[in-house]
Parts: sequence; C-alpha cells; structure tokens
Amino acid sequence: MEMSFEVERYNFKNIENKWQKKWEENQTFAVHVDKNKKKFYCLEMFPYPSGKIHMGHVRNYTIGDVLARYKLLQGFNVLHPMGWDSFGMPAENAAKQNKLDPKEWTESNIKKMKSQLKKLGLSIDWNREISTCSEDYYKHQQKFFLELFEKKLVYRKENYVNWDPVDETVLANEQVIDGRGWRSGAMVERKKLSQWFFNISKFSQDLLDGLNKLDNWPNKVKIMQKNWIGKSFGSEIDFEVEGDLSVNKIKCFTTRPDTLFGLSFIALSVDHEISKFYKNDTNFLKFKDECSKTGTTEEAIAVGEKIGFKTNLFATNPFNREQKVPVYFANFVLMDYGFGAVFGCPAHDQRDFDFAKKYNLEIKTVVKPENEDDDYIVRNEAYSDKGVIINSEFLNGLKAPEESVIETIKILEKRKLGKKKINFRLKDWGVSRQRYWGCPIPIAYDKNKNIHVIPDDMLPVKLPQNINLNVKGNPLDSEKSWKKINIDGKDLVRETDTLDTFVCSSWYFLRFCSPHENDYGFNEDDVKYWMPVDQYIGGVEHAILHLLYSRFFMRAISQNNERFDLTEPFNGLFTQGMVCHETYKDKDNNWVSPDEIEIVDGIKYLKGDRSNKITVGPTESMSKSKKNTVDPETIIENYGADAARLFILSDSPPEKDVQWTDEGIVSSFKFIQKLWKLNIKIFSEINQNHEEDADDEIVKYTNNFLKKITNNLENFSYNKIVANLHEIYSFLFKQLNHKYKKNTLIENYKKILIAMQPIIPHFSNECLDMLQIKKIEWPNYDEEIIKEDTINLVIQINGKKRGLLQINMDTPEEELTEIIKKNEKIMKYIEDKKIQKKIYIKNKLINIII
RNA sequence: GCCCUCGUGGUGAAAUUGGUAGACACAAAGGACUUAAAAUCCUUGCCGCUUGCGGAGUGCCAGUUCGAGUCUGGCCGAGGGCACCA
Repeated sequence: MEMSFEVERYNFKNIENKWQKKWEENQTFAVHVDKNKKKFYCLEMFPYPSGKIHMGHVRNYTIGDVLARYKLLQGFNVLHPMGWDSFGMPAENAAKQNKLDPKEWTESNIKKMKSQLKKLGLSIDWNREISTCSEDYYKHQQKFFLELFEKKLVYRKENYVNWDPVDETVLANEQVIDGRGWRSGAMVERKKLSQWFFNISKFSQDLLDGLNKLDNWPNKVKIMQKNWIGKSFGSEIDFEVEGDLSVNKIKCFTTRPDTLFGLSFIALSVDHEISKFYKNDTNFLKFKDECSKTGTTEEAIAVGEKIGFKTNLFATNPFNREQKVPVYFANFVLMDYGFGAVFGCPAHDQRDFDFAKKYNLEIKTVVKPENEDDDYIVRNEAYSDKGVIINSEFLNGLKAPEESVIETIKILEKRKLGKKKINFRLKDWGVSRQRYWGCPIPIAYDKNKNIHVIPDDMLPVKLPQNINLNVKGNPLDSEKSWKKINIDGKDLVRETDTLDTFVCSSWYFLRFCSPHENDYGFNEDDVKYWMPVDQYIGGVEHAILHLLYSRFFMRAISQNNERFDLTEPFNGLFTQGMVCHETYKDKDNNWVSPDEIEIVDGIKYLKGDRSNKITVGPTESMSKSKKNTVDPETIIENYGADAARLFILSDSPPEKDVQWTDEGIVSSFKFIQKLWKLNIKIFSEINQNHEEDADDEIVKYTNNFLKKITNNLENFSYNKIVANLHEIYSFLFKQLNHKYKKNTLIENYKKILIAMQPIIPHFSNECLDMLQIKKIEWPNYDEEIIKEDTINLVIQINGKKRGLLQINMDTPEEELTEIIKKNEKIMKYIEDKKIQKKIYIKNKLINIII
C-alpha cells in the first residue's frame, strides 16, 4: 500500500484521555440489577493499596477487563467492580516509621492508585468502590462476627504463637528469620495466647466435597485445597501404658493400623499432656527447646533430623500383649494433628525408620512387596508402598493397605481396642491479630474474663484515631480510655485484638453487589441476582487461604439463614502468572533497575558511567528487592494504555509467567501505530468510488478471524488473540492492494474493530467513532461462509509426509485413489511396490503403507 | 521428603478430539528502498548436496499406533505448594 499522503500519528494521549473521560461522564460501566438481562459477574482480586500499581496489577486487571468487555459486547449485564483490601500490616509499619496516621496513608495511596487504574481504561463501575478499612465496610463485618458467634462458629482458645519478647508482639511466620524477630532481632519464643478462632474445621468434609462441583477451577488449585484439608482415613488405638507416672493409657491416631505388629515405639508431641510431668525436668526443657528450632512445617519435619526424649513409660501392643515398647517425646509429632501421639512402625514409615535407626529400636517387617517371599526384610529404607501383610498372625496374607486397614479396624473395634476415625489436617482459623490497623472485634470482657457481646446499638466498634503507634505490643492495648466500655451498667474492657485481614476479603464480593446497603453487609435480592461470581481472576498465591476462607465464610453465613444460601462464591476461577523481568547488577554486584541503564553499541552500562558495565542475570518475577521492576505509570505515559494492555497479553498465555521487555512494549506501540495508518486509509475509502467487480475474500477471512477470536476469548487464550490481530492486519494491508468492494470492506472492517475492543478499547472506540458506528455489539461469525470447497489433503507414504493435494471437500476414497494414480510426484515414491494398506481420514490425510 | 505442574528454534510461544511441528512475535543475519542514516518492507529453524530435493528433529530411553509434541511406563532437569505477608 503506498502511503503517499501524510498520516497523522496516533495521538494515544489525547484519544485515551478523551475516552476515559467519556466513560466516566456517561457512566458507561454503571450497572443495576435487571432481571430481564443475563448477568455476568467478573471479579479480579482487589489490591492492597500499597501506593502504586505494579505490573502484576496491570496484568490481572487487563485480563479481567478483556473478559468483562467481551461479555458486555455480548449483551450481558456485567458487574465489574473494584475496591481496596485496605487493612493490614504495611500501613501500620509505614505509619510507625514515618509518624503518620495509617488511615491517611492508606487513603492517599488509594487515591493515587485509583487514578493509575483509571489510566488503564478499565471497564469498572466505580460507583461500587469499597474499602475494607472504612467504617462503612467493617461495621458489617462486626455483625457477621457476632452472627457467627451466635451460631457457635467463633470461639476462644489458647494457641501457640511466635512471640517477640522485645517488641512484645506476635509475629507471622515470615517475620521470623533464623529464629529471630525481623525487627527486634530478639530470639522468638513460642507462647500460648488466648485467641479467637473460626470453626472452619466443622466444614472440612463439606469444603472437600464442594471442590468436586467446581468444574471451572484450575485443577491444581483444587488439589492444593484438597491436600490442605487433608482428609485421612484410619483409626484411633488405645495403648495401655505402665511406668512411674500416673498414666495408664495413650490414644494414638494412625492411617496404618494394619502395621500394628510392626510396632516398636510410641512417639508423643512435646506439647502432649504427658509433658506436664516433665515441666521441671531441665533435660526435657532443653529437648523441647531443641525441637522448636527444627520448625514445624511439613518440609522441616520430613527433611530434618528426627530426635527423641525417652520417658520411663512402656506401652503394650494391644494385639500382642507380651510386647512392651518404649514411649518417647519426638520432634516429628505435632500436637494439633490427631491426638499428638503416634505409634512407630519403622519398617513402613520413613520418619519412624530414621528414628529407630538413631535410637537402635527394632525394625520389624510386616508388609512385603507382592513379588517378594515371606522372609522379605526391610533394610535401608522404609517400605510404604502396596504389598501383602506378613509376620502379623491373623492379618497375614491381606493386601495392604486396601484390605488390611479395614480388616484391622474391624478387629480393633470388635475387641474394643480402638475404632475407625477420620482425621482432617485442616485446623481452625485463628483470626486474632495483636495489631491496630484491622477490624476491631466487637467483644468485651469483665473482671473474670467472661465474654460479653457488644450490643447492636453500640455498634460499630470504631478504631480510635490519632493514637500512639510507637508502643510495645498492640497499640490498642495502650489506649486506656478506648478500652473502657460500660454495658448495662457494667464496667468492661474491650477486646483489643483485631481481625485477620483475610476476614475482610472473605465477603467483599458480596458487598460489591450492594455497596451502599446500610443495614446489613448486603441486600439479599442483589446478592441473589449477582452471585456467584462467574469469573474470579487473581494470583495463584491465594490458591489456598483466601479462597478456602471465602468458601467457609459463605457456608458460615448460610447456616440457619433463610435469606442467604450460597456455598460456593466463585463459579469460575482463573489464576494468572507473574510478570517477570531480567535482573541487572553493576560491577560492584549491586542490583540495578532497568531505567538506570544505558545501552551503547549493544553493551549495557550504568547511566552516565562507561566504566561500569552491567551484567544481565536471570529473569525473575518483578520485585523491589531485585530492582527489576518497571513502573506502569511510566509505560502508560510513554506508550499508552492500549499498548501496555496489548503487550501484557501478547507474549505468554495468561496462566503462565510473562517476561516484560522493552522490545515487546515498543513493538506493541508500533503495531498500534500501524493499525492507525491502516484505519486512516480505510476511512478514506468511505468517500471514494470503487469498481464493484472485486472478490469477496475479505468476507471469508473476517469470519474466520471472528471465529478464532471468539474461541480464544472463551478459552482465555489471550496471547493468541494478539496473533490474530497481527494476522488480520497483514490481511487487510495486503487486501488494499487488490480490487475489493468498498462496502464489503467497510462492513467487515467494522466487525474487526469491534472484536479488537476488549484488548485495545480506546483505539477501537476511536476508529468506530470515526466510522460513526453507534450500535456496537459482538459480531457473530457465519459457519456457512467459512466453509471451504477445497482442502489441502496431506499425502503420507509410510507415515511420512510426501506431499499436499488440493482436492474437493469430502472427496470419496475411490476418486482420491484415481487422482493419486495420475500424480507422478507421489507415484514415484510408490513405484511398483505393492500397497499394503491405506488409511484415509476424510479432509485430513491419506497414509499409504507400502 | 511428600504433592502438583512444566520441558518444542537464539528467545517468548502456536499446533481445538493422536493426523502438514514451529502460527504470531522478539532478536540476529542477509537483501530491497535511500547519497546516507532512520523508518519501512522481504527472506532465513538445523544438517547435507546448494534452483529443488533429501535427512534428522518437540529433555532422555522404551512402549502402544498406519501415524505420537499430544497417550502409557521409566529416567533426567526446571518451577510451584506443603498453616497466621497480603
């Protein structure tokens, strides 16, 4: 196409501004319940207002926006809201460091980030904006808390926490670095503290069952949740105990009761009640201390050294009353799983095996692999695979574990030695946080620590403002006047713990349905219409906690509730990958950020310092610590929102990590410029007369394009859509060199522009506006038009491709054989050899075996 | 240690139910246009004879099949998850 006339560059700044303003003024994305229309609830995980959006947000919200705009074009009533997960530690830490008010800090961050998000051109109904730290939000949360308290789904119990004795504060696991507090550097203690818990474990089975219905969730997330819930089938067994303590019974949980004849010790958690007899034993205390160092994560237990502390107790094997085995405390037994006591069968459990080796305990084989003889002996490592029971009297010969476990449980129950037991790994959710910047718990205590509910007319419990944060421990605890409360003439003291921020995010999607409802967290009609969320989009890092807590919360609210009944909040889930970037270091091994680099003759230097060469490190997810971040605002400033959207979608499928590159964003920018030039050219056609003898190739190509793009939109293959856009561009570009019918060109071009709208909405709207298109709806394709008359059939000889043959659709085999016989190129491979077999797949290929 | 996912050109990746491997891009090289540069466009996965054609080829080794990137088994490698950050 000759570009003899001057084309004005695409002024993305003016055009993007113009459309964003229009959308705001016209309330384009404001929605209301409309029972005549099919709804679609598109939700992305709301951000924490850290102060600036990052590329991860750009990706997350672009993916969501593509879907929301697509559904909008399809005629759905689309709810696409945005809000702020605005309680949490960062605000408190920032406020402490800079002597600010967390509320002001948070609100100014929100303001800033909101303006940044708007520059991305998202189709969001900002009328529904919510912020979890606003009283308007958390007052409803307090009511939910009390509802759950009423239903006995909230309770108080003592639990171990990481305690920083210098800061007098509870630490999260990640704040403990090498056993020391991240801020104070003091050795962290395990301390028992009375805390609030949500009874999520009550729903273990239901939460597990519910996963089966979530067909539109990624499998890996379901597996992670399944493992987290950790259902295991086994039995509890009572062991008789003798020794110098007043203990005569230990209850153990096991998934392998069938290996009871392989018993060689009993292992207890250091927190088991029997430990009370050792509370003054310095050796035991030393041992306990040692245990706390190894950590309690599954990995630490699996990999770490197994150590024990021998008691003077001996347990009797209930199946074989002569056998007495020692009782140990051991570091690999957890108190909060099962009964904090296990029986050790070293031959068939690797942990027990390691332990037995260390303390010279008997290793008795009771399961053999099926192909081994009965004298099989476990030697170098535990055998925990399938097999057959041996050396176990009445259990011998049973298939382990499928027959033997059930059979053993039957015998145990008959002899009253134990019973069937299903155990879940899922623990109750501790929601107490000893911090200021969170939702206050609407509870008070009297002198005897009895719990009193804050009555309805005294709600909400507001966070006090202008308080001193630079105190030891929880700042709320130092607010003497705030703590005091008088209920019905009684002087009480307020609960000073605040709620885990995961509570806030467990129901925010309900609030979006009726963000201005004053009496309750949501309006039941609104929720009935909008919920569940049709598509939820966010990072996989929330695969377990946030999603599981939300599923629990729906069940908890639904319980005994006539007005609300919803178990699964998220019908569809999509987890997007991270945004990565190369890492850079200067000659002194310091991290260098991409914008501190200049390139001269293909070599990277620190800006303004030719003596300082930059080495390029591996590509990693963007993080401040490695300085490999790129600021979205700068990108939008330089290249525009459409280019940023286009690039963030283009290089990798949304569920995988994507690498941000300068070259990539530049190429997206150029592509939009090219589209613009093409648009101007096509636009100029409107007023020109054209010969009407051209072909209709554009109709078929456009329909094909629409089919591909529709399929790709449906399947989150957004990277392929970008490829489709490149293809259609090349086609149109070439098409303009041929003869074509003007009206046909314009008609199809309109459809193409609309199909671009989810990806590059500003550009699409501007072009459509130029063509004065008012009615904008998703263009459907016509299968009839796409249908081809001929196809390229693949000819294979012995499975090897030897040629292509253009033949009519649905050519019968006999006819094809005739065609092939006349084809010298193909026949030369066959020569005079005998054809053994022919496999003909209609309209695809023929494979000739000779 | 256990569980899950993924291995395709120099790079990011396509390949819808097993049926033309590498669409679409990035980078590099060569070419066209230009006084020149920029911009733009075209060509190029690898090995061989160098129009064209032939061969190998989707981490490695087997298997199923007329046919395997795709299915099965084993191995090697990378990433993620495994209880109080959001």
